[in-house]
Amino acid sequence: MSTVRVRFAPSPTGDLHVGGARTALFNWLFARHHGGTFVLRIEDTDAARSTEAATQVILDALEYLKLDWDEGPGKEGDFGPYYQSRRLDLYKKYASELMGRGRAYHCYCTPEELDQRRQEQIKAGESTRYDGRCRNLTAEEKQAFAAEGRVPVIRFKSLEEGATVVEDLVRGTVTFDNVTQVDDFVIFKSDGMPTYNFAVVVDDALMKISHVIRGDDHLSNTPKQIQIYEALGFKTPTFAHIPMILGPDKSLLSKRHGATSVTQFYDDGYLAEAMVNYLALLGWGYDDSQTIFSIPDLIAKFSLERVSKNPAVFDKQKLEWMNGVYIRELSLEELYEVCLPFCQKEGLLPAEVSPELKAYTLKVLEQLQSRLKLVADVVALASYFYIDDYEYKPEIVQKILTKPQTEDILNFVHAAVKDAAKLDEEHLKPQFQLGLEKYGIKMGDLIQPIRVALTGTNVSPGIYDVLELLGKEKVLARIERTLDMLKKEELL
RNA sequence: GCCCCCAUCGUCUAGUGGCCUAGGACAUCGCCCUCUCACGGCGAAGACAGGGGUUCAAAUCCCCUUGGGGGUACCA
Repeated sequence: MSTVRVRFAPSPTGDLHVGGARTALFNWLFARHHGGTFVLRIEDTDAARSTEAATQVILDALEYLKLDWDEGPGKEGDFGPYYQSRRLDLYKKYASELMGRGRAYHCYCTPEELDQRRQEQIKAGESTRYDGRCRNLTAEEKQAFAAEGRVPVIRFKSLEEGATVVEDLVRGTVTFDNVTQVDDFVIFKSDGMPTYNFAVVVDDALMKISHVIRGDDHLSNTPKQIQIYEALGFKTPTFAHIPMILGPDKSLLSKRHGATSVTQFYDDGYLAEAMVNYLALLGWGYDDSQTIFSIPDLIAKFSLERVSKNPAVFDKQKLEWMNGVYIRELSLEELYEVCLPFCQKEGLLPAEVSPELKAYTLKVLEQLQSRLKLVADVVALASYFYIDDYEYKPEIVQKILTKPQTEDILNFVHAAVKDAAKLDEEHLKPQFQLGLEKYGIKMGDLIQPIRVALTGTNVSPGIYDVLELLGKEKVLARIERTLDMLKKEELL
């Protein structure tokens, strides 16, 4: 019987970032490994930046990655609501409890005043912290401030001595000096909303979260939160701060490094299994020889003990390679299913695919499978199998179809194909070999022109496979079309 | 400025005092396969940031320096 309860708590201010996805994944893996509960909580207390659309984007992204939550939006449990914006009463209740216990107070300092004092502290070489001047305001002083039109915030009265220790599952013991590192931070903003550091504690405590697994960037905030837990008499959860994900230049991964949103990866045709496998390896490793992990395997082997301490650079090339690995593992039927939307979107396949067309597509995909890195690549690689007025790549035509014997070779192949009983290697190769002797060329000199004639480019599956798939009628027509084009362009 | 975290090939990492002349994967390069491109196979190159300790023995423990990252908000 497990009491593991973890949560992923994104704030809906934009797309789900791969860093967030990795955090969600580690939480999910930890929960699944221990047979615990994975909670999804939406941290939308920043009314100015949070949107409902962004929430949906995050939900969709998690669904794509198949990270299902046990409690959260659409899955009400015993600890809801799961949107912070709907938990205001709770935050107010605990804030006033803190006030009652003398552990919180109203502060009337303005942002400008605060900022000025901060600058002075920096100049003096001190650590920046609230100086506590509103700690013991009299009723008269408060009234005077209110009369000036100042709207107070609520600050937490932090400990004035000692140290706060974070016992972290991946970092070990981290000690923070209370005097210089934990100041009287704001727990309720003047707009009546709680701050992150306060809401997160109330929520995690009330939702009975046992392990807080989150990004390294939260480590510095942890002592503040621990003091809240203790002031409120809550049991502190176990913490695990996982390393950040960086861009190639070692700075925090962000949009300027290219695609970073999960939605973008989905649109580019990354398989969920590949994304999950790759993300799992960013900051976690099992042993020296394994890089490909199925999801059940990941669940079985994942542990926080093996989470790395150092930040990881996001290597898109490795992700692409891995995606290729997963594409190659797909059955043809599965490959067809994932490729279908991309082909339909680009007009290669109609909304309703006939059984004949599907059978043809299955054969095309069989040839393309080892050549795909992204599912989206299928459109570019398969187009000439579906489009008869494919374009010729000028530089390729120039390079391959302008040799003196081109016309003869194409005519020769045209004749050979026309007479062939079947367009496969067995029937065609002997014929082609005759051409080799006749023109004094090598197989490549014969095949490359055919390839360009049939596909418009110099890269394709094996030529006999292309010939067979296209069929006699199209092959003949395409050779004729190419000859016409060459004459028209005066390249012969 | 102050505080915290981190430090093995270009990248992700294995390594928890002797098994390390440091292993794997991606990327790179070469060869093989071959009609092109992939796939696949074989091989090469490539790292313990620097300096002090501790120890018979250090990539592994301690300290300093350097470098990188994060926090320091009425953002989360």
